[in-house]
Amino acid sequence: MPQEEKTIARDERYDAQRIETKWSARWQQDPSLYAAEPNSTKPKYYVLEMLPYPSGALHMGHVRNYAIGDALARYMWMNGYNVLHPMGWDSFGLPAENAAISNNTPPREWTLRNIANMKAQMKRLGFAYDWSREVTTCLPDYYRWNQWFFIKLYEKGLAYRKKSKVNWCPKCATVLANEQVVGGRCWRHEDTIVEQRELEQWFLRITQYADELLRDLDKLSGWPEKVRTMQRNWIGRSEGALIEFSLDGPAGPAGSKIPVFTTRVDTIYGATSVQLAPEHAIVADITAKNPDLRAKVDQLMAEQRKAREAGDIGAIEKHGVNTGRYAINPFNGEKVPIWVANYIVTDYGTGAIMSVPAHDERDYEFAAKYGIEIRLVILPKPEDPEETMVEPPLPFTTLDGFLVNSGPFSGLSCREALQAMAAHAETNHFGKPTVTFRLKDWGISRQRYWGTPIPMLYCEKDGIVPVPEQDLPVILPDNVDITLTGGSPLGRVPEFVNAVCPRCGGPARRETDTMDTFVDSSWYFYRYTDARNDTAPFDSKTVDYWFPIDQYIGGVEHAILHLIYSRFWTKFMRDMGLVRTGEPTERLFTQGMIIKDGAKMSKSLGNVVAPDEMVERYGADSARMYTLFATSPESELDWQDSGIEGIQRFLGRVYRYVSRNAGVERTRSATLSPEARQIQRKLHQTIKRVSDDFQGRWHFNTSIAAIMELVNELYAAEDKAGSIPGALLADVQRDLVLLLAPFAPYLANELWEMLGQRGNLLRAPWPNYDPALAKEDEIEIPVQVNGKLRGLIRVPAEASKDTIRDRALSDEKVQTFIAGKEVKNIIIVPGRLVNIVVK
RNA sequence: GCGAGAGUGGCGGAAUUGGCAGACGCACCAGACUUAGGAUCUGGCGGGGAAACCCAUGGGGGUUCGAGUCCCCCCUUUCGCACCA
Repeated sequence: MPQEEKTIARDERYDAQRIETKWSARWQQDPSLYAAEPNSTKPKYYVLEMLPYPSGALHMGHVRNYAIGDALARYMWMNGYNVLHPMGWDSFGLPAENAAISNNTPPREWTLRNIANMKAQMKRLGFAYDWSREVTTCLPDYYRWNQWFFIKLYEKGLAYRKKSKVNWCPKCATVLANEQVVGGRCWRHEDTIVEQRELEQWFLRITQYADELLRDLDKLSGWPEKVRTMQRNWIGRSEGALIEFSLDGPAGPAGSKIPVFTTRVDTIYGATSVQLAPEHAIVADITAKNPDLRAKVDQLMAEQRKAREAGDIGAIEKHGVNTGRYAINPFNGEKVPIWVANYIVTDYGTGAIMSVPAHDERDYEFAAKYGIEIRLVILPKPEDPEETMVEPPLPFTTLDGFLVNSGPFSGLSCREALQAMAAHAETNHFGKPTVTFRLKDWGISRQRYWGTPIPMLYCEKDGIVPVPEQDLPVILPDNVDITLTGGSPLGRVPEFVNAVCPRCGGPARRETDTMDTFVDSSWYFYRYTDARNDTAPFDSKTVDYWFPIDQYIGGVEHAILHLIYSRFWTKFMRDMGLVRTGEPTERLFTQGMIIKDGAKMSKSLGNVVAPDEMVERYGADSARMYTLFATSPESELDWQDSGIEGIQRFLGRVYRYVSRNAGVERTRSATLSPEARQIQRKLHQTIKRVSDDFQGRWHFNTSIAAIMELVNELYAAEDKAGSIPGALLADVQRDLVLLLAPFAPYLANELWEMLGQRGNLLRAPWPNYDPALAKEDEIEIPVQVNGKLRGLIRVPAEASKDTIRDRALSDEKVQTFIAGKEVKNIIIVPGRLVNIVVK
């Protein structure tokens, strides 16, 4: 009956589109399917993926990120947890304004349209999000709490306004935070050199938490070491002393004090010059009446700028100019020359150093070049009048040494001297012990339109006045003329700018800068716990239940930016009494990038893989599963279209196997045939491997490989039909579907239904494995002679060492290799191998 | 320059504690089924060799009965930091 055969064949075809559109429609109808339970007695689990910027469409990196989180969320649901798995939109930011300029679409419209599109994509991909908690940062019900927090920060003295040199990206036409400058360039525009501008800006005092941000990194054992190291370096704490040298001769407006920061105050008797950054205020004074010197300093700055543009800041040769002026070392009253040097950075320490050529590599290099005196003040051993001093090779930079030629401090060890000399400076009022950080306060003012308005007013009479809480939110107006020149667009909206001072009732001017979008993402994951609250950013009790985040997943590119800001925000909220924990995230996972043809996917290279296209061609299950199968989640993924085809083939095999055997009766049989026993064993081994991967290292590529092995064995056993009792077959099919559920939810649900199972697959219990059933009855053990494989023996799994030895020695093949030789030793690793050592 | 990671077939990658290197998948080859196949199923697939075997985890050395895995040196590469005083 060929006709009938053909019909069966068609039914057995795996039609991803049919299955996925069917289930997608069903899931839309039940929004509670993935909702976290409000009053649950189950243990909680908060799994979070970094929220996307709504750029227009998802890219494969998103799919990978969310596929990891979704698999975990589904696994935790199946293990009986109350899972919170939310999603939202980091929807303020520049691209919306650029789109407004280039296609005349209002930022709001452009952004909301993108969100609708990307949300539909996420739903089509089958990600299990609790959409009732969706957070959209560009809407007033969210950003009003940014404003509320800002005022709290202001009240606590943690938000302040100051005029300073700031980073300016000409392409963004706005200021950038230090964290947004990467190698002297804009984080969004790799080809754009960041300029320095003098502007008055709002800053958040993140440095107040510098010590704690650093210290608590040690507690974050669930974070990748790499990220912790990056944050440590970024915070850059160093202990040392601040010492005031004084300017010899006439002083200008900058005064006569030159404070220097040093970590090696013990070497100060070896200071033979003071080096200033070209931008140092004293330099301006000294060069004011000296055009020649001014020109040379300007040239230094020009060189620095050029080097920065070339991208090799650290590699440029050291240059300097002798100013002809002198500074006085407060320890010994000595006059040392003042130089201006290109290797002194303005914004670290005080922008000035004492130069000790004998004991610092950079100072040595500089002094050698310009013939500045090199004076030895540290020796490897204490000075001994009986012995002639042996000079160490210079520069001698170790801290394991002893002072010489250092006045009353000679003879002390370096470590003793550090303490003593800093204390000495303090008692004599020319210095003190100091801790310096590389971390600077977070400049959050942006001269852009599409962001949270900073809720501040400027009154001629009362000065800076925060907007009263009951007047929040300060609504971002629509219909604003957006241009990249002429400063903050909001400044051109009189209805927005002109306000009334809440203190005196007189006229006031509204702040027209908006907040950095990293403010939005600094606390959004708290909002998810209580997303519709309109009287507070969130309810603290609810946060207490859900926090900390059990697992946070995202790209490593946020290792500094978002992940340090949000830690700061959490600490601030804790000090406000809003939250209990000082760290938001227990465990952090940073997934690898996706590349294709050896390069990062980019439009200019034309190697972009669009998720929509993959879903259309292969189905969402295949697209998602491929991102998990190609490599381990933390590794870089090399995209290959043929790889996703392989996954589609595999899902087709699963589909055919289950649909072909869906109706089998649950016949029991007292004893299993060896073939059936083997299938049962493989099943339990597979459950173990997949479960272990979820609980341990998250190598889903090996989990999926294990499931593939199981399916391969099922196919191989099909030829021997009838040997597997129906009850076992039914168990195997059910567990196979359960194992697949976190990775290919559409197919899993379809098969779940096909098997006649009722209820939500997400709440079906994850299968258990029985170690006894996973065990082999009889195992094959390799027999080595002198470390080389010479034979294989079959022994019972529980065989004793004696049995194994006897078997190995009597093996025919092995005997040919040991014949006539003296057996020196036999190493037996039960269950693993035998190694016979012969002479 | 400093710090961290990586280097395994034609390709993506397995090998959790040192114990049969190359699981799983792709590509390729052969066969089966078919009017047909870009569907499906079965088999093969690191290199050399007829075979027994030999060689092989970037290169060189070492420890060990036994090393992809541990130690030392070198090479390549990715990422981070880049004069931080």
